[in-house]
Amino acid sequence: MAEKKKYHHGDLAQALLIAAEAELIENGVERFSLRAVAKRAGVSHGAPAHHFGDARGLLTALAANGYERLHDMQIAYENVADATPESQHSASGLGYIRFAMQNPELFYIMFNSGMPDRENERFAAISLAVFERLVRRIEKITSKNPYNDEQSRLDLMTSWSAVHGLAELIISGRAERVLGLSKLPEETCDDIITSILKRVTPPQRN
Amino acid sequence: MAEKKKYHHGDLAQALLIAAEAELIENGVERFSLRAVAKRAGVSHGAPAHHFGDARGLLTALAANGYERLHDMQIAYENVADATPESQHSASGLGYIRFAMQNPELFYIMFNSGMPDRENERFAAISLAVFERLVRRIEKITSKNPYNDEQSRLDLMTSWSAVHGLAELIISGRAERVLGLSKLPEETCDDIITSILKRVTPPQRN
DNA sequence: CAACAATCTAGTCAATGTCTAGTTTGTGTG
DNA sequence: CACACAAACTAGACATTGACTAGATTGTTG
Repeated sequence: MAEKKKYHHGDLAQALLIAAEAELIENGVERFSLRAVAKRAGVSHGAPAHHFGDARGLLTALAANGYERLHDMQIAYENVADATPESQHSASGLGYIRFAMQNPELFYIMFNSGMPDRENERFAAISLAVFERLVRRIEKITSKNPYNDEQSRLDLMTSWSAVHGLAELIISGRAERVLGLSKLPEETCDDIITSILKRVTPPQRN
Repeated sequence: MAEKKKYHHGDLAQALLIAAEAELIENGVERFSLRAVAKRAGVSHGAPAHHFGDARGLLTALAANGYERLHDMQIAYENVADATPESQHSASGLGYIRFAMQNPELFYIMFNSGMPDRENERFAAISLAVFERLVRRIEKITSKNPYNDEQSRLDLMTSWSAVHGLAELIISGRAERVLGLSKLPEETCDDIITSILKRVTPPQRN
């Protein structure tokens, strides 16, 4: 932070991730450029290669970071919701959608680009964790294992599809004509989103 | 087709669209190159500009074509389904998802890329037509106008989100672990998808 | 048949991702 | 403490790309 002329940056990997996200937000994914990231971080255009290999490596790392923050966001929303499995589930979905709304570009590279390398260890681990969390929520509500029980499996897919789909429709702007969320206060938005999510929350069966 | 050396191609615009889709399928969106499209169509690298302006123009036209075929696919599935509003609605959703499964790259540029210019007249018209078709289906089932009635509006968003989200989860491969569609015969796939879609079909209210 | 516009070619340019060789710095080993 | 070695980073090069330009070819229309 203090010294700037050091040949070795100290924590260039982290600095590049921050620069990459800033570039992403400013220019969008389409105009994303590795060289611009390096320039923003104040290093030569070849520097990123040493830490991330190529552009894909950098974006995979960024996407993994995104998954971690998505995970955190879901937990944060769960923590302020009722303790019932249904409320926990819809709160988790709301966290998912809020993450998308607050980090549309990040959400974009995580899901809508062929970029992230799913073989990447860290990426695979954290994305699986997010998924397994959903599975366990469905399991709790339906009292069945989605991998074994046909109905529970369909419950899982219905919920997952709707949550992810709604996030996509909102951040792409396609939902705006119907919901007009951009003009509403945050709380009202959350209420609307939650009322949609409740429709795809499976009924408690035990 | 017969003559090849003509300076004027005759219908280069159409030929470029076909070449572009072939390139898209072979190389994916990430490695899509205008020059490769021109080369495949057998014209110079500057030729596409005259018909589509820039790369974005070509992809917008291709995406508009995609929307037309999506529209056709939905109608085709409706035509072989029961006449009840609910069956028509889930058939329409199945058509949507089948289109995505058969044209993942096209679906990708239509929805998951910032590419298509939504201001484009043809693109805006056909995408609106697809959307309005959905609105009318929901209107028929709920006997309410989704723009006026709160419940109907939520029905619309639930259904739309789930259909689009399921398409995304399937073609990105994320649903494979749960549904394993790739190993199942087409009919069984359709049954599974339909059983999910039925869960987000609003109840008839009249 | 003679403009004229549309269509297409070919050359150029800046920007980009990746590769390579070389420079600077940190670290451990004798 | 010196010295070798590896890690971190720079700088130059190269092929590829999208876009722009000037000019060549062709169809059309009055």
